[in-house]
Amino acid sequence: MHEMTEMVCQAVRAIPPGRVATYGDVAELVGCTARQVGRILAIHGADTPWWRVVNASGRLPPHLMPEARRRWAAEGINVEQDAAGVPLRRYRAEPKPWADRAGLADEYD
DNA sequence: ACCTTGACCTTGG
DNA sequence: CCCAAGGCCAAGG
Repeated sequence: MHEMTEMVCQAVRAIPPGRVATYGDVAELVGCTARQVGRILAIHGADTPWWRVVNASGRLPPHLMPEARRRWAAEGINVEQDAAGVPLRRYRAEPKPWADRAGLADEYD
C-alpha cells in the first residue's frame, strides 16, 4: 500500500469519537491535498471511521448521508433538524491533541 | 498523451 | 442559506 494512503487512514483513525475533521484538515496534517484525501477514502475508507471526515460544509456526498447520520447520532454528534451538515464550530477536532493521537505531531507547525 | 471524473476548497453574488 | 466559477490534481479510460 502507498505511504500516503497509510498516513491518511492513520490520521482518520486518530480522530476522537464524537468529533470530526474536514478533508482539508486531514490533508494539512499528513501533507497532501484535500482531493487526495477524498480519493483515498473513496477507495480505502471502508476500514476507517470515514464518517468523521466531512467537507468544509460539514457534509458528505448524498449517498453516504443516511449511514453517516446514524453514525453521528450513535456517538453523540447532534445535527439540528434544519442543518444540512455537522456544525464544525462545535465538533471539529482540535489539531494539536488530534495530531498527537495520530503520532504525526512532527507534521504540525 | 488527452479527456473525464470526482468522498474538495474558497470566494463572490 | 444556495449557486456558480475558478483552482486544484491523481486515477483510469
